[in-house]
Amino acid sequence: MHVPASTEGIVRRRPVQRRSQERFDRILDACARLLDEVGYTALTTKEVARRAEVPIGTLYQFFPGIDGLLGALAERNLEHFMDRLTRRMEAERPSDITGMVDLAVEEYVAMHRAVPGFGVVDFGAVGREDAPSMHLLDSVLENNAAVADRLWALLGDLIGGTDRAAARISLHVALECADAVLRLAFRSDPEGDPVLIAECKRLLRGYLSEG
Amino acid sequence: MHVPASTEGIVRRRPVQRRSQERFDRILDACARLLDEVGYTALTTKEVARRAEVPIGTLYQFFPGIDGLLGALAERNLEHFMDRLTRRMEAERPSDITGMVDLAVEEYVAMHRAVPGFGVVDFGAVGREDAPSMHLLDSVLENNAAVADRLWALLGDLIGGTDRAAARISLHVALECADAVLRLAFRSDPEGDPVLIAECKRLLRGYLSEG
DNA sequence: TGAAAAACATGAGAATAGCTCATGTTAGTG
DNA sequence: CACTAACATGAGCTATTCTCATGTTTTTCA
Repeated sequence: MHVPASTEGIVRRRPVQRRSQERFDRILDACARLLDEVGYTALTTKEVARRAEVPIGTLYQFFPGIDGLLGALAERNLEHFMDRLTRRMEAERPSDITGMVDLAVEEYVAMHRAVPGFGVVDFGAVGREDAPSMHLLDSVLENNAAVADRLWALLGDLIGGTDRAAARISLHVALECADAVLRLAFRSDPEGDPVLIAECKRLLRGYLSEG
Repeated sequence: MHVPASTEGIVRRRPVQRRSQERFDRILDACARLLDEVGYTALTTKEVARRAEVPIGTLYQFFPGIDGLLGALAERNLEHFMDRLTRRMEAERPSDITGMVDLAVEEYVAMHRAVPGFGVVDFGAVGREDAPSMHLLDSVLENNAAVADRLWALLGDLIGGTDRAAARISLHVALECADAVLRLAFRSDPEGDPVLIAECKRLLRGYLSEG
C-alpha cells in the first residue's frame, strides 16, 4: 500500500508504446466479452489470448494472471463510469440528492446494458479474494472504496449533515447497496428490472437524505 | 426448475449412509476452511480432497465440481442461518421491524465470526456465474432469492403496508443490501466494523418501515 | 547517427488442475 | 445367503496456468 495502485499490483507492466497499448486493450475487451459468454468460472487465459489474437506470453507480459486481468477490467470500468458520470453531472448540475441519485443510477444502468462484462465484474471484487492471507491483489479488494473516493470528490458536498466523516461513510454504504440491488435488477431481467431500479433509487434517496 | 433444488443440480449424489454423510460434511468443512485461507481463485478440488482426507474420486462422487461444491456450502450456510434465526425469533418474538432487523443482523454477524468460509460465500452466488449461457448451476444463482423466500415465510407479516407483493420485494432488496453492507463491514474489520454494522441496521430500519 | 538500453514479442513446455471411469468393496434387503 | 444399490479408489487423460530463454523493435542520448 506504499505505492499508488496505478503503478503496481494489478498489472505487471503497463504498456508504453502504442502497439502494445492496443494489445493491452484488446486483451481486456476479449476478457469482457468472454466473461459475458461463459461466466467467471469457465474463463481461461488461453481463450482470452486467442480471442484477443495475441500469444499467451503477451497476456502474461501485462497481467499476472486471471485475477489481475479481472482487476484491470474492473479498474477500466470504473474510469469509464466516472468519466460518464462526471460529464453528466457537469451538464445537468443536479442540486439535490434526488437528482444526483437518479443520475448515478441511470449511468450505472446504462453501463450495465452497454459494456460487455460489466454485469459480472462491475467495479471489482469478483472473486471476492478477501481472504485473510491476501497474498496478492491488495488493490482490487478495496475497489468499491476507490469508487466511493471518486464519488465523494465528485458529489460529497451534496450529501447532508454537518458530520463529514459520517457523510463519507454513508456514501460508501449507499454505493455498496446500489451495486447489490442493481446487480439483482439485472439478474432477474437482462435489461434491468424497472421495479427494482426504481426501488434502488427510493432506497438511496431515503438513506442519503435522512443523514 | 421442474424438480426441487434439493434433489438435483447442486450435488451429484446425496449420501444416504452414515459413513458417506460424514465424508460429505468433511469435504464441505475442508472447502470452507480452505476458502478462508487461500480465497476463491486459489481453491482447488485436489487440495480440498486432501484436507478432507478423502480421495479425489470421492469428492466427485458427490459434487459436480468446484461450482457445485461452493453451491452446496452456501446451501448449508443458509440452513444453518435459518435454523439459528428461527430459534431466536421464537425465543424473543420481536414485535416491530427494529427488533427484527437487529436480530437478523446480529445472527448474520455471529455467523460471519464463527463459520469458516462464510465471509466468502455466505449464501451463494460466489462466482456470480449469471452469464447468459448459464450452462450449469441454475439453482445457486438465485440463492439470495431463496433466502428471501425463507425470510418471507418467517417474518413477512411483520413488514409493513397493504401491498404484500411490494413488501416481498422490499424484503429481497433489504436482504441484498444487508449482505453487501455487512460484507463491507467484515472487509474493513475482521471482527466486523461496528460503525458499519450499526449503519446497516439504520438503513434497513428506515427502508423497511417507510414501506 | 549509431550504439546501448528499454520495451516488446513469442510459443514450447514444465507444473499442475479438473475430472473420469473401470474396478473393487461395503451395506441394506427379501 | 444371494442380490442390489450405495460407496470407495486412484491412475491417468485432457486442459490450464504460467515461465522463460531467445529474438525483435523502439527509444534514448552521447
